[in-house]
Amino acid sequence: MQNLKLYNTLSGNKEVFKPISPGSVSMYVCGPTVYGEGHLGHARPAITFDILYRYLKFSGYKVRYVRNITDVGHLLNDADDGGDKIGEKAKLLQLEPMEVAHYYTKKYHESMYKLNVENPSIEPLASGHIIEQIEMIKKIIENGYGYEVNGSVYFDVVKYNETNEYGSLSGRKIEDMLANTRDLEGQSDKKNQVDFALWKKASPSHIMRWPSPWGDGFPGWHLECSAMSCKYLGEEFDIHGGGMDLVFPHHEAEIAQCCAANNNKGARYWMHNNMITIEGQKMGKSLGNFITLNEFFNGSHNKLNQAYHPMVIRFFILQAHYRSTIDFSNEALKAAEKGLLRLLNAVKTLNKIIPKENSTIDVSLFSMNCDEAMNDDLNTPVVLSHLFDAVKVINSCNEGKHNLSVADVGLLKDLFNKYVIEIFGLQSFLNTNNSSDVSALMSLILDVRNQLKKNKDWTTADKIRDGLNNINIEIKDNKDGSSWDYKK
RNA sequence: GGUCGGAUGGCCGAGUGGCUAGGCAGUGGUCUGCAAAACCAUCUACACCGGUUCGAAUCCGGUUCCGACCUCCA
Repeated sequence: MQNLKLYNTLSGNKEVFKPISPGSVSMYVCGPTVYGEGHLGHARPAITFDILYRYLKFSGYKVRYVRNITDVGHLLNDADDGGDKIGEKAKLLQLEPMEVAHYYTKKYHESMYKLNVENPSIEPLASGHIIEQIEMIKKIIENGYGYEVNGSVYFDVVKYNETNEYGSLSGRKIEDMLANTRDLEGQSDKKNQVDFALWKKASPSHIMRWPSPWGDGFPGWHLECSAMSCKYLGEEFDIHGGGMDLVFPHHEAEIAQCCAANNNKGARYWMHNNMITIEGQKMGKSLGNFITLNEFFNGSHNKLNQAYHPMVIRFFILQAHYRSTIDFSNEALKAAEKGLLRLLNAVKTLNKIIPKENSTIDVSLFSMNCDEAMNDDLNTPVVLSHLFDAVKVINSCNEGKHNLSVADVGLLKDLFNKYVIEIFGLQSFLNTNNSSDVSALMSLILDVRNQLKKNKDWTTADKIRDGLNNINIEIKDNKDGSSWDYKK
């Protein structure tokens, strides 16, 4: 575990991971803004950092994992029109903003549960930390990096940059950003185009609002993460994660806020997962080309040929390295489904293998290879490739082409338990024939059918097989008899 | 326009200066009354042009194309 290397956006390199306090890890990941259905893009960071969370825990670390819910409406755009996402949606549906936020939070949780994403240790709501955010703004103002204009408070990026490096995370230079002026939309109160809001005055029509020393308003777009990470993980913590699209300005602003308030950068390791693309373009809420998770689960989107089990989505995401884009297609998803079935079937097969005196094949390297890949910046696709190599071994043993000793069967069981179940969280979704009534019934049916087969009554035997097939039960005729299982 | 990243076989996706991940599909087998499933084996590759090197898909330079961020976004 000392060998775990993680890519740090801050340095642009893979770095050996060393937690601030040995044995425990503090980790913050940007969660969703709950104003719409969760989509595939939400699944990616959730699963990526779920893998990291599980891996760290499996490696013996005590992990405090904080993943926020953004239930405070951020502004739709930079113009001072007071519109926010949750508020707009609430108006549209004639609901309280909190009804909207709560509804989508619930939906998000349901999807995460289906994807077997573990709950974080703390899942703070932005709306529940308005006080902390106000306190942080006060500190920033006290330290001279915030200024108030007309009931709004802005972060003075230019001043901050005099003593700090604004842009160190995203590799931007403030001069370029200042030179790159965009059209001023309406009258802005900001001193400089690069400044960002810490507190926004609420226009009369703005429904999500809280009192503050600067009047009624709502916190700025980047503040909640700084305030909540600081509250639960301290001024300095180990890992901060999120999607790559958040690097700028969101995370850049977070760093600036933390430095301005606490003189501390916050996280040591910044990790960013890449985007999911659809037909080569980013899948995103704002682009309107997203497929919701529920649409995947029930196959209802017109781009989908079929429904995909949540575990297939999970596996699909793990098949690519988290820093690569991953392109959605039915073909790729279908391939993932098949691959996952192969992997999970091998887990089943492994339990049926009868150990022999000696092994005729070397299985000692699998575990080390998987660990190595995992330690190399969570290279899950390579881990999977090693697991599939092991699948080959398992299957050939099952076919009697190789033998495995008791100890080696144990090694493989440990390996699959560790990676497939514990760390990758790939639950078997193969239906198990565990109902004793059904089992008894089925063994009777198979018995009768075998008799028919002996009598060469193929018509009736096939009728039984086809009939069962229609109710999702599959008969498999092997040389040593027949077995059955629910279809996938 | 600025900043950054990418271009791998039919598809998806790893990777590395020499020993050609893996999955899916295809092909050939095994099994079977037939079928399905399953299993085994196996073919296609590194955008283009130069350079460095004994050797480059991997390093360097250039070209083309694509994407991301620069406005909320996972």
